[in-house]
Formats: sequence, structure tokens, C-alpha cells
Amino acid sequence: MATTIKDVARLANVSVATVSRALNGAENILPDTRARVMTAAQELRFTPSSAARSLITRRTHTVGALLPDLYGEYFSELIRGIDLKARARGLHLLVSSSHGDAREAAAALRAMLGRVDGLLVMSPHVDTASLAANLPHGLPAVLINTRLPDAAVASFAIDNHGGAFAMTRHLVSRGHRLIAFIAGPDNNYEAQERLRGYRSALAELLPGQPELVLPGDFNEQTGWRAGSEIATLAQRPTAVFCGNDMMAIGCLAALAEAGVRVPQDIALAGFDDIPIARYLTPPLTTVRVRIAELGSLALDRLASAIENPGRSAAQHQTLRAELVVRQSCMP
Amino acid sequence: MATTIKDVARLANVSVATVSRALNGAENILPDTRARVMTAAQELRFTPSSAARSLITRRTHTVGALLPDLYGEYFSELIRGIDLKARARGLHLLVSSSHGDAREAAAALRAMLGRVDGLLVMSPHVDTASLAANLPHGLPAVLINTRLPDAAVASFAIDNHGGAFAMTRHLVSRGHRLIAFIAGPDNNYEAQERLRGYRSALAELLPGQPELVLPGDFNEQTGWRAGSEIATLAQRPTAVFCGNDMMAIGCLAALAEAGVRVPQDIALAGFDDIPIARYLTPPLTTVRVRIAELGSLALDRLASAIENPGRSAAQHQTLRAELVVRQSCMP
DNA sequence: CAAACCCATGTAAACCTTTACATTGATTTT
DNA sequence: AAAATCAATGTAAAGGTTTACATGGGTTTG
Repeated sequence: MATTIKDVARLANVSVATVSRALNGAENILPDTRARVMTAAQELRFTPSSAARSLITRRTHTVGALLPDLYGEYFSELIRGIDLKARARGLHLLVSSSHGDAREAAAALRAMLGRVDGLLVMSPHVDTASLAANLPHGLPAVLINTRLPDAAVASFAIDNHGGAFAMTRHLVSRGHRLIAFIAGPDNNYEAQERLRGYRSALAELLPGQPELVLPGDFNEQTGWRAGSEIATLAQRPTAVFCGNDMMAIGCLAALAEAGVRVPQDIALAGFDDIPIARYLTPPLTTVRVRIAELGSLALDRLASAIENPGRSAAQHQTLRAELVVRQSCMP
Repeated sequence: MATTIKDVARLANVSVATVSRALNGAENILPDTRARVMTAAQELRFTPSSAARSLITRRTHTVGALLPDLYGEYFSELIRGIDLKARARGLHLLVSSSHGDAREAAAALRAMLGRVDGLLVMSPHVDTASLAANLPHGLPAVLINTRLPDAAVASFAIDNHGGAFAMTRHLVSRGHRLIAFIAGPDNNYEAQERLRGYRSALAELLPGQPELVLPGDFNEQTGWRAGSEIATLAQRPTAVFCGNDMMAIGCLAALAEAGVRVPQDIALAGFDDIPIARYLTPPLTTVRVRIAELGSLALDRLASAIENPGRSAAQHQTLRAELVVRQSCMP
């Protein structure tokens, strides 16, 4: 690290400009000179100071990912998808997470400001989203699963409403009439959309049939709690649709503990199709969301926004969510 | 981003040095002057260029995490633990992953070089580990779950051998004699240690009893494959000890599919105690590894190595792995 | 053969901040 | 009252790289 471009220049008997050109693959340089520079650089184990470089080029070759949390398979998959593409494009990935509220998110965002060429923001909080909208002008950003109607920012989202609607329809078509729904956190956009999908399907397909919504927060524990409650209900529903797979896992455990068999006694469905969903006992019927793909797409869009700062299509793209029927709701 | 410290200085009617001092909380500055600078900075939405700053201070306030993969709950938990502490200390987190082989890892490591103040390296590949040992002199690093006997680098590891030994002993104490083991990847240090623990426990507690080791790679799929094979075995083992929880999940699914009941027909055990382990049906007996804590500890150590470059204790610390008995091996 | 040109390379400015050192004016000491 | 000290602020160098512009030798062209 102590070795600079000057040291290389001295050893190769050229100027620093030539070293820079050789290392960055400029055209107009004698093959012989380039070779000499390369050798010298290798010999000295020279690594250009990225600080100095980005100071002048105004590029950090880093993208920031602002996530609500790093907990569980969902985000694991998302990061995996992002990282995959980031690596392929030679971009570094700066992650930040665990920001409970919008204020923390704002701080995290500000801290990233000079360090990244672009930003991937996934935030369920509506106010955080609006914050992302007043990003420093010119900093490319892509929103993931966030509502931000008229902002000049590209965004990707899962079709949560459509997926939840399809799942509810599927359950209805299987003869279920009383279908419980375990909701996600109130202030979470995805959770809201899924709940809305459940409700509109009920309203359309089973008019007059009451809904049964239990609170949850997307973690196993609240799924477990809801499952225990359902098991003891006087008028027990014949199907439970969980706002995400994690809660379905918790719910499944609670039901098993209470002696309620899935799928014989009750049908169970989740949302996300996290990798282990198919390995549960019984395998979980769920809505497939290509989470890693969501991350990959978002990063690709961000990367092209960085490369062509001009035409930043503030497009919103929705990813279809597809029904995956497994044994957890096949009597 | 176009606004620099000079703009602030002009607006506040002071020199750039004073702005710098005011913003960085130097002592010797008139409260009135400081206030004026703060106001100006806020008004202009000034954010110091981290490139320029780290160019001169030689600090990036960023740590790099080099991970083998970002797949599944294990790494999700690890990153969570790292991120938690990093945030608390005002450090940014640069992640890099998916490096299949040592060459890729080396490239990732080199790319991080100027960008981080320290490095967290988790690599199962022995050759990668040795690579971490010849890091640019002076760059603090902490190794996680990696074998590197005599390097001058701090390291943390789970007591994989002890955990596997304890689990095997537990199974033996429950009366099991033929205990299968589903191994992790060959070239993975953790996998090796766990296998070694299984073997030494067998040798010590059931001398003469043959071992039964099936290949695996730590993913659900190979666990499933091994489970299917076990189900059809002529002389079926009475217990299966999986090298990690992911494979246990796959194995459980395969056994259920084949009509082999857990725990009535066969006992099942895993390793890691990932969050969902307790929510499986039946809840999984496993070895608890405080994964998030492992990450937190490693980051704390790294942070203190960064702050006190002098006394870099190249200590190796082992984290106890503790048995968690749940219903998957209680007949 | 001189002029025009081209190509490889060198020189130096620019990027933005921190900080050692210089300066100033006020306050204390002799 | 002059000298010494001190605190607040200013000046300018330094950090390592890229790149616009300058330079100079060789080649082509008229």
C-alpha cells in the first residue's frame, strides 16, 4: 500500500502518466513500454489507491444496498442476486441494514452518499421511500418493492397483490370457505399489498364470507403465535394463508404441536418460496417470487443507469408471482 | 455533491481549515464560528467527499467481508452479526462472495485492498486462508472458521469438532449404534472438523462399530439425496447426523417422502441451529452455533485491531458449540 | 528538403480534504 | 509598557491518481 504510481514509474523508467495509461489499457502506448510497466507494477505489488482514483474520476465502482433487515432467507436471496450481478460487472457492494425507522434509514443513506455510484433501496416504510426520492440529484437509484408513485426513480416490485389474489383463488377453488390470513407488519408495503390481494379475492369470489386476519410481523415467531391461536379457534378455518413463508414455518410448527395435521385437517400456504419451502414437512404451497432475480434485475437496471446517466428511465417494472402448489394444501 | 468545503467556507466567511475543524469537532474554535459553519453546511447540504478524506487520512471507515457464499441462513446470520456491530461502530460493510475457488477469492481480496481498513475473511479453502496470511503488511484481518495455524492473524472458530463429538455421544447415549453421517464438502475445513468429531466419538465410544458416511455439500439438495438413499438401505441406521441443518432439512423431507418417520423410525440431528431449526416438524435436534455472535465477535476484534494497530493479538479463539436437544431424536 | 503531421511520452493541473505551520490580535507576565 | 504567551483562524502543502496539454522525434507529404 505504501507503493504508489510514482514508484512504479521510477522502476519502469517512465512517467506516471505512462504508468497510468499502461495500467488502464490505453491504446496509444508501445507494447514494449506497457510490458515494462506491467512488470514493474507486478514486482512492486502495486495497487492503485482507490481513494485517489475515485477522487478524480468521480467513480467509486461501488453500489450501495439499503435494506430493511438482513434477517432470514428472503434477504439472503436478494443479496445473492445483487451480488451475483455486481461481481459480474466489477462493482463492489456496500450493504447497510437493520434500520428500524425512517430516521435511521436516512442516516444510513447519508453515510453512503459519497461512497457509491448508485443506490439500491428496499424499504417497506413509505416515508423512507419518499426520502429516496430526494436523493442528491444525479445519483442513480433503483427502488425495490417500494411504493413511490410519481418519483423519477426506477423501481421493481413483486406483484404481491396478484400473487395473493391467485393464492386465495386457488384455496377457494379447492373448496375452502373460511380462509385465515396471517398478515405482515402494518407499515410494510409488501404486507399491505398481500393483504389487499387476499381481501379483494375474498370479496370477489366469496361475497359475504367474513375475512379472518391475524396479526404478524413476517417472522417465524408471530407465525407460531397465530398458528397456536388458530388451533384453538372454535370455528377453525380450513385453510391458512400466511403473509410469507417464514410465518408459515412458524405456523406449521404450532399446528403440529397442537395436533392439527397439515394438510389433512387444515391447508397451509405461504408466500415467497424461499429455498427451504419445498423441504418442509409437508412441502409448502406458496407463491414463487424469484427473489434473487429481483435483486439481479434491480442491479442490472442500476448499473445501466450509472453507465448512461442521460436516459434514466424512471420505469416501474412488476415481476409476476407464480403459484407453486405443493402438499401443504392438498388433502 | 457539487458543493465542496470551499463553498461552505465562502458562505460562512471563514477558511476551509476552520470549516474542517468545525465539522470534525475540534476543540479550539469559537462557539459562534462553529455555529455559523454548521448552518452554512446544512444550508448547502454539504457532504464531505469520502474519497478526498480517506485519501489523506488513510482511513476508509469500511471493513470488507469476504465470504464463500451468500446462500442460506448461515450466512444471513453471520452478516447480521457483523452488520450489527459495524453499524454500532460507524463502519461500513463491503461484502464479497460467491468465490468458488481460491483464485476468485484472491481477486476479490485484491479488489478490496485500498477500499477497506480491515478484512473479515471466512473461507473454507485452505489455500485461500494462506492467501489471507500474506495480506499487505499492516492491513488488519480476522479469520473466521478457517484453519491457519501459525499465521500472525487473529481468528475465530466454532468448536466444530467438539460439537460433533458431543452430538455423536448424545446419540450413542440414546442407544443408537449405527449412526450415519452426512458430510459436507471435502475441501471445507468446517466440514472436515465435524466429520472428524463424528469419527473420533465413534472410535472412542463404539470401538469396532463401522462408520457410515454419505457425501454432501451443505445444501438441502444433497441432504435430500442422502436421505433417500438412507431410506432404502438394507441395514438402515437408527440415527442420521447431518453435517449442517440445511442438509438435515433436505434429509427430513426425503425421509418423510419415503415414509420413514422422524423420530419414531429414525433419529435426525443437524448442526448450526439456524433460526428455523426449531420450527421444523419435528423440531430439529442440533448443535447450537451462535452464528450472529461469531460475526459480532469477529468484527469487534477487527475494529480494535484497526484502532490499535500496535498490539495486534494474533490470538485464536474458539466458540463453544452447545447441544440443543429437540424432538427430532426423541423417540 | 522543408513542412505538416502523428504518435508516444512527459509535465503539470485538478480532484477535495486534513493538518502542520504561520499569522494575528488579545491577554498575561515581568 | 514591553515582552511573552495564548487562542482562534488562515495559508498552503500533501495525499495518489487521471488527463488536458506540451514536447519531441519520426514519418509522410508537397
